[in-house]
Amino acid sequence: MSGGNLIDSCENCTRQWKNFQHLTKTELQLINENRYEATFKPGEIMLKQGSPTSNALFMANGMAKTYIEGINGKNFIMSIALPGRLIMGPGAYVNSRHTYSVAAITTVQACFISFDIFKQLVRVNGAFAESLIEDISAKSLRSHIRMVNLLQKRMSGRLAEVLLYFSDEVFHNDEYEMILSRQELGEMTSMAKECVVRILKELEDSGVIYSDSSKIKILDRKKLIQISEKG
Amino acid sequence: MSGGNLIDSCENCTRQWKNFQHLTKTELQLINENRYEATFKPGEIMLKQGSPTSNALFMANGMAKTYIEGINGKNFIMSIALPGRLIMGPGAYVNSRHTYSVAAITTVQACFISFDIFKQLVRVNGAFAESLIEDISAKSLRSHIRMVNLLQKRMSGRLAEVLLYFSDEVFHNDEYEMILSRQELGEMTSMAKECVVRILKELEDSGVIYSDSSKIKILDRKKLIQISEKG
DNA sequence: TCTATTAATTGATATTTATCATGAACAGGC
DNA sequence: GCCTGTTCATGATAAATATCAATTAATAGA
Repeated sequence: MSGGNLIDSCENCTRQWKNFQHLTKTELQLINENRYEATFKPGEIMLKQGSPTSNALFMANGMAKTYIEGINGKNFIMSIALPGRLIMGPGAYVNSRHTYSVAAITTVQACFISFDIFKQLVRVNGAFAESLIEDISAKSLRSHIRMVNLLQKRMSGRLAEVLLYFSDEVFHNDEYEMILSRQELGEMTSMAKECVVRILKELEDSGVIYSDSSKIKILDRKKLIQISEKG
Repeated sequence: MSGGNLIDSCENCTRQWKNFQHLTKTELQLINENRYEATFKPGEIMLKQGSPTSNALFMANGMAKTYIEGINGKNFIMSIALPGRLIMGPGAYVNSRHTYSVAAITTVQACFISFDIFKQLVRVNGAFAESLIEDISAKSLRSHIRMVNLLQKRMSGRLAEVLLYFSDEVFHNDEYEMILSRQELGEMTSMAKECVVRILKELEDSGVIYSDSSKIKILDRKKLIQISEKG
């Protein structure tokens, strides 16, 4: 993490959070004047679960994992944070503590914005407030779907679902770098790392995907969806 | 479900959603003039997953279960809806479809309020919007905690956690009617009904709780908490 | 009150998943 | 390039959980 602003302004930022479009010029300037840019190296923790929610975080570049630190040091990876997205857990409006941790996977460029200022804008700008509610709701809806996936499917279904998530939501491509380790894939699907290895192999043996330790290619999308849905 | 209003007005309602305190008298009147009261018998479905989110629902009396209808007709019970609470899933602000179903457990009295009107008030009243965000955030935080509980604990831990939930959040008492069937307890803890029976018996045999088919009494709270936390 | 239906319970067994142990492949530091 | 620590991979085994089958208990109607 290093200081100094590389991004010119929020107004001209190509990775601007889309909800900022509801702010007036003055309001956006207020944001811009109170932002702090930071660059994180792969592996570095960007937000720590339990720490005070003094700032909201906006992804400008790179990828990060958002994860809950659970019982006995076991993590649960919720999602991959991408450029243009707001990172703000529910704790911000409940107990002023970060609900989850965020760690950089690649090099990440991000902006911190004082939560007091953010909250103030929510209060005075109805359209902005509504768009925030939409953002929060979308995350919540995702997490509901995720919950059912994780609770009601067997391992192959859970893993298939995550492989499709990377293809559809993260890389928009049937072929992609697997940026998570087997261990981490396990933390995302609630299974042991050995089981991740075995099921990837099964999927490869049955011709549904190609997989080596760092790359995934979806060969038979229809079948992968079927495995994901069947459970 | 029957028509006719039994509750005098929102203003005087003892089960008023606490966030209504942020509305002006006029705004609250608008709500009051556009509400539709309904009484549900035990077992009746109050909201159906997938149906349009034309209304927000407020619990006035009784208890209901909120649950997601998952894969192969398997349900996942998320929580018990109580008097004074707003029932509005994330779908309301995402895809205009109810994210989950709600069914009455006891006789339930509830008010439907047009979502258009509700949304309008959120837009014009910043404090009300903020309080809604707080409400949504609290639900979301709960669901994050729940997720970790369900994913990282073994059966006894998950069941212990739910027994404590009923004691702490629903009945505020160490002794209570178990209003859910064994099947439903399973749907809440992600386990088979037979396993629910067995673990309840284990907990009873070790003197942690008293349990018969319709009643639960927590005898050794400390130990129950320990089981819940240990996983 | 009696009967039909549903829920609760129990034991036996099968399935799923995790853990342990071990070796191979790989990456970074010097 | 070589050492060293980490991740990946694989088989064997153990643990956790679900399913199946069969009874018993509870409950709602007729």
